[in-house]
Amino acid sequence: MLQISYIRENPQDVIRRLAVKNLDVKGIVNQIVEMDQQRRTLQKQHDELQAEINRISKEIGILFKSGQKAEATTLKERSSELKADSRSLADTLAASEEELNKLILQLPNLPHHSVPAGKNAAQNEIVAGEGDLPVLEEGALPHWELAQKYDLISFELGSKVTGAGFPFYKGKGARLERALISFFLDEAARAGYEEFLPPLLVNEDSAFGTGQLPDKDGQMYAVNTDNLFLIPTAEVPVTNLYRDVILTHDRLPVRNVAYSSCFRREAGSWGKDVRGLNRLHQFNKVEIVQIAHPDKSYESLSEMRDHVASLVRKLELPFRIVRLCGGDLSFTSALTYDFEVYSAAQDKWLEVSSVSNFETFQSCRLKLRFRDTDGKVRLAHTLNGSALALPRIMAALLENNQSHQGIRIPGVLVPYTGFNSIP
RNA sequence: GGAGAGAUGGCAGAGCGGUCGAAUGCGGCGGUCUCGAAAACCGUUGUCCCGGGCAACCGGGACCGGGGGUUCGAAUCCCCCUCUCUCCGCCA
Repeated sequence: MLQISYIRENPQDVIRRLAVKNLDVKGIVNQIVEMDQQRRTLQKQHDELQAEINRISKEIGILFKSGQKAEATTLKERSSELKADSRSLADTLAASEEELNKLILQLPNLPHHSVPAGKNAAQNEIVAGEGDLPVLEEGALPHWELAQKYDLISFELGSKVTGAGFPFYKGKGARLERALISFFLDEAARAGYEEFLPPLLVNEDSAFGTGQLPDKDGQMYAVNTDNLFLIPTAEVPVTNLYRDVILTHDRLPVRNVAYSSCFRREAGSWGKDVRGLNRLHQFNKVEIVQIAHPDKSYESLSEMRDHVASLVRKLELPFRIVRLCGGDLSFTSALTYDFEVYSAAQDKWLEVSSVSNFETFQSCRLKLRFRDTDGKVRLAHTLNGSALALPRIMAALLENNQSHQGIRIPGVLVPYTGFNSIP
């Protein structure tokens, strides 16, 4: 969430920058500024009343000690009256705060200055690209057919046992999946990330902290009896490690990595382009998270971008990096780079990573702060990125490396798979 | 699942219902001493909100796991919840 102090002091900036996301927030911003003023007035009144009550209470204590019972009783009555006023004021204040909060939560993050205006993915900006597009032999197959032909993945068994979007990986398919996870984790460790293996279920506070709640609960699987949610990404448990934490400045940037299964209901997005591994309800992902000093967070973002690029490069997959335009940027992000990998048989660019700087948007909710060199406590910046999401990488690997001899495994993975091709 | 104990500042650990935001120790920071360091000694040391000030800071409010309640007044009393520990049972 945006900081109220920022909205209060820079309402025009908020309006202008959210226009890059095609949002007209003039009305809501004005309302927020007004309600904030009202809230502060109420708070002031309440504090003053409370101060008076505190003063009287102390006095009563002194009077009792010196045996002046009559005076004490008079003051007691006075205090009781004030207490009633104070309670009703406190109720109004709480209501006012709640309403204000609801409004603030409706505002998405402000896009970074470099974010291009635009309505949708068509206006995204391709900022880099690498690798030659493979030329496939005659009769090349899409990955879902390769998966069947080489008995690597069974979508049918997944449907039988669970439902659509929950595949079984089998034999060399399972081994390749595991190899990719290990490879990604090892690469992250080499780059200085500390590994975590997080819980796959989180509580409400955590889901709120990273922004899944209050609005996006429809995208998560919920375990209602225990009020827990299956994580849509390891970002949720890992970032929430630092909820309500004040870090010392010398710990920044924090670099964490976590592998986890991810669970997404994908409500409303089920349609075309979802064949095979393109879109799943459960999938594996290795996620990198950084917590950075506000002055250094864009250095962190570049570092993460370079890390992800190196992974795709080592896997010998052609890729491009896209800077999301305002309209395509997520609610919480200030700047996002998407990585797309070319999947040859489908002739499609598949999104395999999304690297974002959230600046203080998450940390404001999380109360994730650090003590700066001057001793001041301030909000840290949070960043995360997929490094990488497995299914589409698997799809591109299978499709791009197929030949009549079978499927070739990229060299970097061979130590992990124990085989260099799937014949 | 059953029985009991507990949750206090960065950590450890006190705290008769009334000058308690909280003793004390450790740690941290600043200083004295020293060529320097250690030791010793002195001082300082939480977060959030509101108001004032360019700022250092000053004044007020809130916070002793979370939420309610009793009371003029709650860290202290009562209720609910969460978590931790010990014992028993069950279990990968």
